[in-house]
Amino acid sequence: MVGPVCRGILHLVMDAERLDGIFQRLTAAYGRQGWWPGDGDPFEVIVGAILTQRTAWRNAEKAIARLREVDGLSLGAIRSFSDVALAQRIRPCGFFREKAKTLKAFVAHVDRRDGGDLARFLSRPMAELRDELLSIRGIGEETADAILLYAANQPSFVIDAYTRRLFERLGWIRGDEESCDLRARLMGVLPRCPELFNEYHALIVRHGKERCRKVPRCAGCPVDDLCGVVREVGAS
DNA sequence: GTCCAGGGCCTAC
DNA sequence: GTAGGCCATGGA
Repeated sequence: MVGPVCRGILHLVMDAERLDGIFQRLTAAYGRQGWWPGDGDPFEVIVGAILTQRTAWRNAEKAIARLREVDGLSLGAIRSFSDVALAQRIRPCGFFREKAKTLKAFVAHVDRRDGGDLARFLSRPMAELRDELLSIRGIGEETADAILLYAANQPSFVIDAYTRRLFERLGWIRGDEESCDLRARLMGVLPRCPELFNEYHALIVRHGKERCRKVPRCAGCPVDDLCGVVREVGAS
């Protein structure tokens, strides 16, 4: 539940200028991240988005490499694996039984909706595609938004634990807001540009990994001097 | 041994 | 509606 005070802070401080300021600071500190899509194919991006759920990317990469070893990075390959064989293939990423089910469910959904034509499936308007993705068991808001942004190249801002933590440290949010509210606010303020959302989210993750694992603040980080300042303004 | 990583689902209350 | 439990490996 989002309280009136929190909504007020969100509305007060999360403007385009402040968001751009954070983006510039993170870019200056960490450089261009250049996440997906890059040269990756959309299905591989989708597999990565699912396998990295609550998992270090390093471990998701191991699971992807194990799939690649057996040409397992296609809808057809996922379709042909048994549930058990697929789960064993992706074991290094953890939660492997659940994630195997999710991969299977995704492929089954594309088969049912578009006869296995992934490009057609991903070409839907953003809101419609998001609803389609959220209807698949194992795909929640963060994974759906990551797929929209990094596989379908649509301007959907990804709200994850790092995003939440950064804005909480800045004092812009309380931390327990609904992801959809935070996403709506960001998307209402920022230019709807997939490249911007892609790089912004990548920078937030890089920042979160590099430093600032804890709320409320960490010394010497690129946005340290901004932390907590706005919360005091918003609360007064 | 403990903690955490680019979540999401289910159940009990 | 929401808090808590569960899924699980691997590295620091």
